[in-house]
Amino acid sequence: MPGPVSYTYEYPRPALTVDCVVFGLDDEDLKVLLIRRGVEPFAGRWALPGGFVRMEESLDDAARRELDEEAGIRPNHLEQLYTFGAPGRDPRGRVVTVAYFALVKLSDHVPHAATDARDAAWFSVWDTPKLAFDHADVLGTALQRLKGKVRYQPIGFELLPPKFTLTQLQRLYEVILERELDKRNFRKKILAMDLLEELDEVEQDVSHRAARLYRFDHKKYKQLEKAGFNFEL
Amino acid sequence: MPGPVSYTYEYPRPALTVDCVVFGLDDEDLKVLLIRRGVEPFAGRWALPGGFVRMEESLDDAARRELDEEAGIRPNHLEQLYTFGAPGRDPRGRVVTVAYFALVKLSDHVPHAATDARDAAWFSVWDTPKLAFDHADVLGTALQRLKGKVRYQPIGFELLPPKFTLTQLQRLYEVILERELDKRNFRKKILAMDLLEELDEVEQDVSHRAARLYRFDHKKYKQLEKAGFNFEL
DNA sequence: TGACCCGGGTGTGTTCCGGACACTATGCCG
DNA sequence: CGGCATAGTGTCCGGAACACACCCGGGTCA
Repeated sequence: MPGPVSYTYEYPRPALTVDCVVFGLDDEDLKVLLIRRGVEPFAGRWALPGGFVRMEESLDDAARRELDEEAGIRPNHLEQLYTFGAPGRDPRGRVVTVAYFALVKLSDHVPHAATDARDAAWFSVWDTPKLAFDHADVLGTALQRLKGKVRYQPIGFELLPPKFTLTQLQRLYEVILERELDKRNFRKKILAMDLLEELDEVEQDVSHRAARLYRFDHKKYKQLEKAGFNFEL
Repeated sequence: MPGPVSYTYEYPRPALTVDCVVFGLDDEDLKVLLIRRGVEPFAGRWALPGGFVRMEESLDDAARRELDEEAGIRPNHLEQLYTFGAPGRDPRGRVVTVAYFALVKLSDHVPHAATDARDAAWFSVWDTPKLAFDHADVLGTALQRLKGKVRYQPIGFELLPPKFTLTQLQRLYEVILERELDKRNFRKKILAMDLLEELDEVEQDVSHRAARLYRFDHKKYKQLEKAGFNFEL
């Protein structure tokens, strides 16, 4: 909490921020968390959660702190995405932002809004309002990354509840990859990896035959990974 | 060239730099460009080329400018790698660096050294001296990225002379991926993509049967890429 | 209460692709 | 003119991808 002090340097420095693209999965739709800006510039516009990096914290810590402060979110999966630094991307002057990308289980964050003064909401990634700054670019980059990464690393599970059906899992991949997958082959492949624990439970409250529930076995994955195993599709 | 002026801000700001990992391919070995530091901290140590970002230039421009200034290099392929910002990574204070990764044809930069006052040299990536700052981490990250990327995008060609033999190309992949490939399968695959132009020339000055030369067809690749084609292995 | 509707879950045949594998061709050199 | 070093080439096999067809289980509703 610096008071009316100031900081002086021999050469000019850009301001440094972090911005987070947080994805969640609502049945059938991929969502992104946006926050409505309360102050200029772009007051009233929707934007990615983010803010200034403090001098004593790492970039990852800054991203986690901002997410917690602005939306009460503590994601399991958080990774650096890309750094955006075009002069002119912020009307206040030179601001460079390190973008992060996070995956959360929507079920954990349903009553999300208004964790602090601002309002926050989930939007379909295919249908967002006009975003502040260059945040549309950031979102596009994040989508690309997600699409590329989901096939080679088991990060999709971070978007699902702990117990899920194979159909839910398949839909997740179909939504992210934007193409349909063959049910038979999808099941064969994913089960062959032996990373899913088959539970003695079925889904509830459905008006048709209930599907079996599975759980992702993180421990087993860590083991296999060390042994040189590569997750794929 | 600011004179004795100074710049004052209400909140403290990290300094922002770029650092570049430049790869080149010497017959049989993957090389990285290093520069010997002339000033503290780490005076005398080898480090990645880089420097401070200016207020009016983009991050990419900063990377290109530093490469040109410090080593006279203008790479064809340059992409952002990762941003390193751990507090304490620079003994002078908080310095955040945006790392870039570049590929050049070594043949274009053989008489590299001493383009300005400092000395620059190519080192085998498997056998570098102790590096300044956290540059060993940066190099490691760059190697991982190169390894991952070379299989899905035809960037390897940036490391070879314009005309090359299939054996050279195969060696390139073997060096980067750190494993041997089958000659027949490799040729079958790469030729099946129809991205190589077969020339009516053979290599010169070899004491055995001369191999045919090929050229990578950038135009054709752009076309196929738009049509949804995916380069792989 | 039983027919039907809706997705869940499995089997099978065909095709396609990637990996394993070894010999002949060519040109320089001594 | 024989040896050597690298260039260049085709086939076979097994597993994965794909397409199609079928039964299952439970809820709904007439």
